[in-house]
Amino acid sequence: MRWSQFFIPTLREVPADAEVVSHRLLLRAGMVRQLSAGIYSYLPLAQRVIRKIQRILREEMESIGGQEFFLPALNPREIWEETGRWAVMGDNMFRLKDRKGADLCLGMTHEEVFTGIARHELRSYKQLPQVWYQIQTKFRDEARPKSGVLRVRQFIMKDAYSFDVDAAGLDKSFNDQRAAYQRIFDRCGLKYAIVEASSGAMGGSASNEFMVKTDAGEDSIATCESCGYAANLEKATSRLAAISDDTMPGTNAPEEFPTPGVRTIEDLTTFPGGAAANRQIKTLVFIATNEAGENQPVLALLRGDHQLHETKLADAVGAIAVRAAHPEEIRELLGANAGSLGGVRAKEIAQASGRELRIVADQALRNRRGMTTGANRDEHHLRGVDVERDIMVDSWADLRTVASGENCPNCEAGTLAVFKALEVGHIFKLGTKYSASMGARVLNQDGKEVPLVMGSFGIGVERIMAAAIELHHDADGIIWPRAIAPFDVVVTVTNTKQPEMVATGEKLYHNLRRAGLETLLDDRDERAGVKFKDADLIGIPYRITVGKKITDNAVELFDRAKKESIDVNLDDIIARVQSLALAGR
RNA sequence: CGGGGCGUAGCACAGCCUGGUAGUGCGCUCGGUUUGGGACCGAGAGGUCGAGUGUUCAAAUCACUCCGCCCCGACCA
Repeated sequence: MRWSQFFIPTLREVPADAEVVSHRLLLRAGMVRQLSAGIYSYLPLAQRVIRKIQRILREEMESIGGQEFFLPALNPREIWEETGRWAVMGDNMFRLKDRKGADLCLGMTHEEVFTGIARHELRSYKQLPQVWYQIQTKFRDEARPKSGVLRVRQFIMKDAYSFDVDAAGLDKSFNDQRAAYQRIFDRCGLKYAIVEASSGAMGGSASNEFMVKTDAGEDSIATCESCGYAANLEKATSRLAAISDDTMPGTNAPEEFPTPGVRTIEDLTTFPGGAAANRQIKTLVFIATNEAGENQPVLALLRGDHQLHETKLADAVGAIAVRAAHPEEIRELLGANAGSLGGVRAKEIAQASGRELRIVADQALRNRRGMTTGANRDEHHLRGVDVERDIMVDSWADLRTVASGENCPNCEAGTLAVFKALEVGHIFKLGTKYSASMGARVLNQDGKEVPLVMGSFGIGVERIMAAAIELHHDADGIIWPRAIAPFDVVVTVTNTKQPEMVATGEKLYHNLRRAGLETLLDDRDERAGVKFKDADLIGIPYRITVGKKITDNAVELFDRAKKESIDVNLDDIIARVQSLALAGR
């Protein structure tokens, strides 16, 4: 490619509303332009990177027997009704009507369509396993698109689905994918952690996320240096030092006492006759929505100094979603305002107003006694509460958010560190959720009809591109990992008014291409400084500078990552670059 | 969906409070000088001031409505 003819609209100035590094650099490097909130156009330079990523995805999918499909992005309502997700997906799904008034949607993921094919065509365990994948545009009507291409409403995803006859088969398919994912992200130059994650609305038994540590990410993960434990904060646990209640006086029943002006855990720690935060029970009211769309109030109890994790609560009560109850709902349910709520007699109070209240308590409250909590009467609290004696707990669960510095749940020595991270891939053991609801069954070896056991495996293509930038950049611009760089090498002719330099540049350009290298020739009539700045910005791994040294039969080879330049004889330069570039592929 | 902010030339912004000629820098075009880390001089082109309604002799400027975009939160396989 000749730069003079290639469309790379670089920007000197930083566009005002680009916050994260990858967004700024994608714009400045002339790779993307925004069309609308969360909708981006990919310009030629970005498209070259995307194609490189897709090629790696295809190679690794094929290597584990994956077969590429191309399914419709436009889906009829009916197939989503079958799995119940027409309702579950809610406002996140783009919906439209055709001229006849029939409902359609734009696919957010493709379990339904793939399973729809499988149920018609797969009849016997002998046809299994099948590993099907595609690289497709997905649509999600995000409430808040943000961070450039990291959180968008239209994006490219590699999604794969496995079909097995039993759980053992799924385990193998899952492990194959996991290994392939590791190779994919390694090849793309990403450092990542594989973490345990919640399966959420996808359903299924197990899931791993592939997380790139970066502040641009929206997830938080906890990791342990000493044993390698890693989990999404929505799953992470930690070991806590036990708190002894032996010094607390025994009681026969909780004792109510007035607490005027006390609204928070913090208030009560300083209130005369109050209690330390870890001797209080935090009481939160949530509304849980199940798959059928029914709402139920849930009381979540935690130690006063602990933070609730909402996803954990949702998982604990089997809900699709939970939300904090509104102040009016809380009053109606318990007859008191937030700040004076407690688990003691809460079920009876709710029942009196005809509500069924579910109480979930965090494991850290097990066996605790001498605790203080709200009395369900404004400005009154209870002390001497014995959790298991006084509160009708329906279920115990891990509800709390772990914090940096807590002890690793997996090893003796380690402590946890919490990081922001970007999800670039997610693999699920779906099980039979979709095959059962859609009637995708095969005959097993015993001649018995069983639902297909499925896995689902996704990778965000643009997120790989953006994550690579987040991880590999400096003040001058992008530093592409070699395997996904838009070009292997750029040849910079410093002065296009010098015929010898131009001729040398042209010759190098042709020879590099003949050697199989993707080469960009900067033949623009610009000053050398402009060309250097642009080359640094777009991040091509190697730059060959054709300048005055050609009189000594030499050019400069500049390594973008190391920022080092060496003189190389013209006779050696092709072989030199070739070995460098090929090593990176 | 709640809170906040911003829409003026391709980009970044000033002008708005206090109504009266639409401006600056970068980029772009032409000419000249320059030519190894985003050159300099000169001459130009480029704007329904987000849209609509209203107030006024007069609206980029004041008021109202709508739209769009960004940030925080909620939400998010």
